This record gives sequence, structure tokens and C-alpha cells, in this order.
Amino acid sequence: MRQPSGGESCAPSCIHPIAPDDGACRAPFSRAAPRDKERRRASHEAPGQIVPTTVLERMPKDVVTRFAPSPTGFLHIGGARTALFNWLYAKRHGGLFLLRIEDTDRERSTQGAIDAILDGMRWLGLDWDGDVTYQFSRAPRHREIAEELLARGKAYRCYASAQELEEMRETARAEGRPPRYDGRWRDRSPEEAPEGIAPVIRLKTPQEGETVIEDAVQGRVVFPNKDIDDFVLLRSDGAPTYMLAVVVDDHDMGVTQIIRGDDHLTNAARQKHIYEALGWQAPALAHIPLIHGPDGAKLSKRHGALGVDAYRAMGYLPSALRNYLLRLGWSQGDREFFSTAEMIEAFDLDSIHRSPARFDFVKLENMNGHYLRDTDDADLLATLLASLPYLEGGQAIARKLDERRKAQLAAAMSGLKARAKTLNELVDGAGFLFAERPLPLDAKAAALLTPKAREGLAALTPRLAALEEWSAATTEAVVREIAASLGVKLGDLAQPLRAALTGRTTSPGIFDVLAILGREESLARLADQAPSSAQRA
RNA sequence: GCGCCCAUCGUCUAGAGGCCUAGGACGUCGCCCUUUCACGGCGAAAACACGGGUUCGAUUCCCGUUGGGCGCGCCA
Repeated sequence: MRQPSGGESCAPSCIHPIAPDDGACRAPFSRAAPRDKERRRASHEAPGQIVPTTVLERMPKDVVTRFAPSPTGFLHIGGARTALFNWLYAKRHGGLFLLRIEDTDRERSTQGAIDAILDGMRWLGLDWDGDVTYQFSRAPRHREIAEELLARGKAYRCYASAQELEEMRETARAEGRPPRYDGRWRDRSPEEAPEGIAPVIRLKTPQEGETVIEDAVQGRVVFPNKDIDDFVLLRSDGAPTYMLAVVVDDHDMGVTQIIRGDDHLTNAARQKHIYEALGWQAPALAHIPLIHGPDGAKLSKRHGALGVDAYRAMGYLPSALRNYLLRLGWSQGDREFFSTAEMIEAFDLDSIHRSPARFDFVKLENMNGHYLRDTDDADLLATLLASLPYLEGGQAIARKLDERRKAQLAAAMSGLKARAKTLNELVDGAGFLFAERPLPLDAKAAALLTPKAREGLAALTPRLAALEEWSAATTEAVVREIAASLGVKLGDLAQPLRAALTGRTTSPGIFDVLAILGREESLARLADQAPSSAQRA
């Protein structure tokens, strides 16, 4: 399956009314994109030129972007970034961000994939304008355009068989030419059409010269026309190809700016010929590099080509994922963190890099940790509770959550979040609140509870039990006092205490743990680890 | 094979001919803080792929090499 581009697509009949009848009024969005520094210096939207009044009047809709995934799988990370960039660009310019599902391939499209994509978009916070456009529903329109091209002599019927096509490719390859259709039906008379063979419709593309693409990210890219063949617009069964559908849908939806994976760069050259044949104004282009795996190769499942639902399950926050994705291939000086409002304000096409970036889970995690700690306790608790159904082990926690547990979680949140990079780690760290007595001890905690350590706890227990007021402050005073009288360091007493109360060697501040657990539970957990019970065990 | 794109620390990146003794972030290592682990603070190691040009001067411009990526369907 294809990677990040997140592509192209097609659309139904419920298009946006914005669609101009022809692209003529989109002039301000086409511009030359000089390469390199030149290109970076050039302000992108500064048309500077003649802006027709009509355009100004329709200002809010002058920018229309779209995300057009094909529903053959989940919404993967590359697609998510493409969607994010389109979303940001639309927001930045007060435009529209449309969603189109490219489901022309009936064999491979599934409802499950569509649901996963919509769900992923919502989770990421990438809301789209208007209704989702389903490309398949627009097939009649695509056919109509193909017929029109035929009528205008811009396209022709081709009766070549699959076998002939295969031979052509082999020959071309053998001769060191790009494998492509040789145009054998381009100028043949319709009378020569063989009986009983349903033809495809191919576009007549120029055979000489070159095709120039002006791309906001790639700059000026030139393709020799000899490498662009007369590609298929309409299949023999009357279904449109991707190439035709994208162009027609983008046009009808009024898309002004295409932002997609650079795996579509060569398609841009083909599509340009369709626009020209139709006399339509083509949208401005921006082809962004794909995301690579940690080893520089294609993103694989093991790497990160997971559905965004997997990122949710791993405990990442949408805000952190958005920030990380933004910084992958786009930068503004040294700045690392951008709130949603800030990224909308700062986003631009000129700062997108041309080189592909590798996906780094470790950095994502670090960033997620920052977002976690920056979220205030109450909000984080709410987020955590809402995420429980999706997190590993979250269901079990959810089942045990009663009002008391919730209050304890809330109280522990600040200590917990400082130690967590993901919601999963937050859940893990909160484990001691949900553990049942007698607590299971992990290996390190068990090793800490030596006979001597247990004696220390035994000395401590009655003093804690005698406390009139049970709080972090009062328990701390007692523990410090006992440590002093025993002639040991505070840690010598605090660590066994932590082991006894949490079963771990790591936890929030131990006096906070004492306070949150409460007198009864704390003393009971301590009693479980008293010397006598240790012997019994 | 043909076409197109790319190339600064391990990774994400700053850099727009002299400001570079190449900066920041993640990661790594060390120190500090400290009841643990984190957080936080301080510090260290760590890069301009290679070769030719152009220039008084190249990380920055040009060419080539090497390496990587993408495309070449009646898939999208």
C-alpha cells in the first residue's frame, strides 16, 4: 500500500458550491516558484499583482485545501502529517479544508478504513469543512468529462489488450526507454476498432517538449514529455482512473492549493495536461517529502507506519503528535514548541524542507512528556479518563475507578505526571492506587525490604499510627525523626517505606503517597511487610 | 533501465558567500538538586558525504561522483 502522500482522490456529487465554473478566477494562487533561496525569499501569498475584485470579495474562500486519502487502510502517520499541513494552511489563510475519500477502487476500499480515517482525523483534531466527499459517487461526472475530452479531440479510444501493453513495456525497457504506452491508437480511425472489445479512453499528451511544474516546495521541476505517455482516463468498464478523478474533483471542489506527498510529483505533470486539455486553471502545488523510518528506509509497521489509533493506544496526546509532526520537515528557526494557535499563525509552505525526515519515537515521547506536564492536573485527569478505553490496561483501571479512586488519582496527578512521558506511563505509575493488598512487590522493591529494613518499618509503624493528623507534613516529620533516632539516612527508611506502600522503588514523593493512600490503607500495607509477616512468608 | 527529488552532529534542525571557533532540540555521558525515579539546572562528546570548479573567501553557488528516496498500471 502506498505511503504518506495521503493523496488524491475523487469526489461525489455533494461538492462545495465554491467551485468556480472554471479556474480562471484563481489567478492569485498561481505563481512561479523559483528554486532555492529565491523561492524561500518569495512570499508565498503575496500576489502583488492584479487581484480581481471578485476574488477579493470572496476572500474567505480564496484558499481551499483538501486531504484525499484512499480508504485501503488506516490513517497512517505520513497521511496524518499531510492532513495536518493542509489543515494548517487552510486555517492560516482563513480558507476551507475539505476531506475527500478516494474510493474509486471498489475492490480495495472498505468501510472499516473509512471509519478509521475519519476517527483518526477527529482524534487528531483536524476538523474538515462541509461534508465528506466520496469520489466514487462522482463517477458519472468523471465519465462526462472523459467524453467531453473525447469530443474535443483531446483524448481517444484505445483498444490495446493487456497483452499488447505488456509487450510494449518489455520492449521499451529493453531499449532503455521508460516503459510506457506507445500511442498506437492515438491517430487510428475509429473504423479500425476491433469488434467486441471495450476500449479505454486515453489523453493525448504532447509528445515533444517538456512539462514544467512550479511547486511551492520543490521549486521548478521539469519533465521531458517523451517520458509522459498517453495515460488512461477512463477504464474499459467506464470507471475513471485516479488521474482523471483527482483533477475533476479538485476543480469541482474549488481546491486552490494541493499539498500532498512527493510521491505524487510525477503525477502532477500528467495532471497538468488534463487541466490544459480542459482549459481549467490548475491549483497551486506543494509536494512534501515522505516520512522515513529510523533507518532511513521506507516507513514500515515496525517503524511507525501505524494508524493514528495506535498512537492513541500508546498514550500520546494529539497536541503533542501534531507538534511533532509539524516539526518533521518544517521549521522556523530553533523553535520546537508550537501551540495550535501558534502553528496556525506560523505555518507556511516556504519553510517546508525538500529532504525527507526520519520518524523518531524517542523525540515524540519527549515532546509528549512536555505536553503532559504542561497540562494542568484536572484537565489531564479528564483526558486520562477519556482515554482509558484506548490505552493498554486502561480497561482494568476503568473498572476499578470509583469516586474515591478518582479523588486519589487527582491528588496524585502532579507527582505522577512529572514522571510520565505518555498516558500509559501515567497509568502504570498510578498502579499502586489500584493494587490490592497484599501488594505484589517487583524485584527491586523486594530486594530493598531486607530484614533490617523491615525492622525500621516496624519502628516507624506505631509512631505513624499514633499521629493525630495524617498528612504529608506530619508523616514526614515522624519519618525524619525516626530516621534520626535510628541513626540512619532518610533514604534508608524512605525507600523501604516506598517499597512497602507501592511495591516499587519508584513513585511520587513518598509523603504524598502516604497522604493520598490515607492512614488506614498505609498502615495496612506497612503491616503486610512487618518482620513477623515476612517470616511467615 | 529511464525520469524526478534529496544530502549539516546518531535523529529533528539553524544556516540564504565572510557574523561559523557551525547554533538549538531529542538521545548519550558527567555534575548539581534530592527520600526513589523523574522534573529542573549546569556542562561534555558529537556534523557540513566525496571530488572538482566559481570566488579574495565556500556549509552556503555550479558540475560530477557516491549514497538514499519517489515515479514509470485499465492502483491511488
